[in-house]
Amino acid sequence: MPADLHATVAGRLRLVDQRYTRQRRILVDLLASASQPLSIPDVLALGAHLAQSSVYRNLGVLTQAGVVHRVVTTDDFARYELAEDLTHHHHHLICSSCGAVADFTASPQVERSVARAIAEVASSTGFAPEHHRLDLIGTCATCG
Amino acid sequence: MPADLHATVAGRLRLVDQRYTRQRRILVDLLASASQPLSIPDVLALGAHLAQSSVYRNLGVLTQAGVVHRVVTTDDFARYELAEDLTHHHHHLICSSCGAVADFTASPQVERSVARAIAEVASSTGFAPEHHRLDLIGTCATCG
DNA sequence: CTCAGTGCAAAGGATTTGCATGCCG
DNA sequence: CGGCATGCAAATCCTTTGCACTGAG
Repeated sequence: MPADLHATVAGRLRLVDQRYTRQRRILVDLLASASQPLSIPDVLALGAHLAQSSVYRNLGVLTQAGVVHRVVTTDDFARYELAEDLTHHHHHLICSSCGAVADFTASPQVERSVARAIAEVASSTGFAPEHHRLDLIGTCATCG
Repeated sequence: MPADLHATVAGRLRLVDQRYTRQRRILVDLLASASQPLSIPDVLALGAHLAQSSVYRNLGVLTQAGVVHRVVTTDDFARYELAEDLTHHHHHLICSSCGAVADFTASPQVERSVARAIAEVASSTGFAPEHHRLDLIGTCATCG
């Protein structure tokens, strides 16, 4: 993670007229140090003594600011991770059994060919792509 | 859709000890004739006079039987489509504004290179992939 | 001082479940 | 006929919201 992560985050929050408060800083730190997207229960269990509603609210604010990305898996919990442009482009291994998520990166060839496909679709439909998700659904080592 | 769609579905239901009832048949027909994944409100609005809870239950049964696939988008509604092996492999354009989903197919090169990437990941981690999803998130023609 | 941020508790809403009835197999 | 599927209504549970309080600027 970049050393100026907090500065970048602060800047993006300013763009949407939001402050970079202590709790939001904590959330960013938590997500930055996590090796996988975190659910709200995860965040609460990490023991920073945060109110559940505030976590929801602040992750919402951070999402709107483009700092955080909401990841939907197969279970009932939404998960959150830092936006890719604050970390690096990656994809997810989603366990269909327990809903856990792990990160992985694809080879440059894959990314290139995906990028090409996206360009094709964009030009042939009225759809304006913002980003893509290439996720593998399967069984994780633990559940397998 | 194949002429023996219902026979295939019936077979898969039998495998999990479930009957192919009238309502389940209706649901399969609805999904087969839809050009996009349907949410429960969509299904109910299609006017087959089905009870909401039964639709949830039956789509759950069909999902477990591997007949139907649950698609998660950006809004609060889950959507359902026939499993890919009953139709054809495809991907989704998901509108981040309204949550609507449209289908698209990628070129063979893209699929090949994705398949290669999947094989790599599978061998280098303990993850057993079942399928993948390559979705584009963006703004649809209507919302744009 | 002011106003956004916070925490608590209550509300919201998609989804699930209990139970009595009806119908398929 | 028996048991699963169905429908209705009530319960669940993740998430959102109302409101009063606190703290930063």
